[in-house]
Amino acid sequence: MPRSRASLQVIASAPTPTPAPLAPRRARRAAAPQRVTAGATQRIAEAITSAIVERRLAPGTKLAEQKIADIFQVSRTLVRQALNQLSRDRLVTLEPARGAFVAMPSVEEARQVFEVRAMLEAALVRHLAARITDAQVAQLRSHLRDEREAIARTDVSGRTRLLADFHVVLARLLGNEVLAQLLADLLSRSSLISLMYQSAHSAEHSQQEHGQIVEALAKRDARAAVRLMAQHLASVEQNLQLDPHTPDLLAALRPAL
Amino acid sequence: MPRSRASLQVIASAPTPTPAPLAPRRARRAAAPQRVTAGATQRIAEAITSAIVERRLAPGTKLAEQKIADIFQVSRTLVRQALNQLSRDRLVTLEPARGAFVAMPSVEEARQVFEVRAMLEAALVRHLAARITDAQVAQLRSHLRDEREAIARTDVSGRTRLLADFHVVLARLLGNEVLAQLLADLLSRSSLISLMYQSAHSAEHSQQEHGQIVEALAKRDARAAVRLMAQHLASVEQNLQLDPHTPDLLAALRPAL
DNA sequence: CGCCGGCAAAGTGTATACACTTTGCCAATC
DNA sequence: GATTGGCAAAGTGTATACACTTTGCCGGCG
Repeated sequence: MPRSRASLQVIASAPTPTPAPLAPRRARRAAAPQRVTAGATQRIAEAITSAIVERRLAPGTKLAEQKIADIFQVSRTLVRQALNQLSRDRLVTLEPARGAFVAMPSVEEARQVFEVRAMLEAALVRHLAARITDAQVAQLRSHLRDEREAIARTDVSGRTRLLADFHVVLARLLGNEVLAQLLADLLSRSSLISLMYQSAHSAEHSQQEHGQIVEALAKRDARAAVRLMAQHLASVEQNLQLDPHTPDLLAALRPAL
Repeated sequence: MPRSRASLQVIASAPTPTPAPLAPRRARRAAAPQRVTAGATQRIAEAITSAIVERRLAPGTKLAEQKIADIFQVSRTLVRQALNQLSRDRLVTLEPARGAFVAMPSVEEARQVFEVRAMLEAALVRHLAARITDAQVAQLRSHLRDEREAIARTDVSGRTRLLADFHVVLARLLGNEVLAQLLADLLSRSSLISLMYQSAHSAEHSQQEHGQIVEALAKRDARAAVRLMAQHLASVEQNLQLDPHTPDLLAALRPAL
């Protein structure tokens, strides 16, 4: 078989600081990459994702294709591709012939996402406690340091990202990219959820729980790590305002019918 | 509720003699209802999925957009959308400016997929053992019966589908649609993997292991159910011919350099 | 006065056009 | 005779055109 591909590289983290291959028109025979080509769709998807996670776009907001296309100075084609991708990540909802909207995850969906995360992440730390190396523990401690610094300088979007990344970093340490990507998806959904239901969970609290998990891992104490992770996730979930919001409208109107 | 994804459930759909389910779509003033509108992309994605899972398309096969478009009598636009979806499911890989190919999961990816499945499904049966109702046990037994019948009448594609669906049915019983869809994705990847690495695992063997898991669930024996599920997945994985295939080309050529 | 029916603007769904890349092939060259 | 350079066919990447749906609005009709 002629060409063997690298199994699956990191699609997630490609910040693309300089988006400008933007090559000279025809380099005669050199490998001149087409204008920007690869990643134009990606760039749009990431911009929208950032806007959603950093709550510059509220849940339910309509995402009209032409408007977005004008903003990015591309055609609707690329915007549609980006919106399709985001809909598969459940960050936007596509309503046939009506358009794309920033997703509004239901209370039930929130519950399910956290349940799956609990399943996966409990198993994750259990496996990790058995295999983790000292160098990896040091890597985690370094990440914890970054978290604390972002909190200290009240860098809201940075700290949100780092607190979520902690869980992906754990997955990467297991050497399982499939798991890491699954978890990354669940975490972006979790971000939207905690944004929608006004999480009362403080960043400091999360950070401390992360620290406890790392300490348990450093001692190779699998049981403690699993317990602490379960508590952490339960704590995050229970600090969501899941009750008062969504269902009340439906419930309140039902007696009137 | 989010719309359902193209995992591997509708394998039944074949040549589609009549292209249109064509629902009675709000005939307010619509004289000529548009083609089929919703689901054209979906139809193509499902057809390709079926073709891959039923091994009518071998891993590595090029999927040229125009050829597929001709077959389905649509434009490349819809085919591209379908291929994009499938690439997110990891059933096809997209190589920039070169086209789409049926995925060839690496040995490492196979290992990772099974590791994640083991994590998820162990937790799944543990939770399920605590909550399952008698009616649900009956539902599982009914599914087992279907499996046996498909095996008995040597219905290869039906039995493949049913053996995979067993795991999705378990997830649905938990009432967690997020989990069910995650698992459905992992199962379609597993199908491609076991197809690529010539699984020696017999359908009968899998079926019997399913039966044992259901019996453990019926007794609400969580520990037994977890152990049996872990054994089942390990058994499936170990019957793959993971060693002799992929790495040998690379390894064989290395000494020559 | 309110409701039904139908325009018109806005927006999505699909097809098509066109630019650029890849790739195989053939001729000219050494 | 093998290799290099350069077409030409095939195919992907993006933009644009057009058809149809949705939706708000206005006037006729009860």
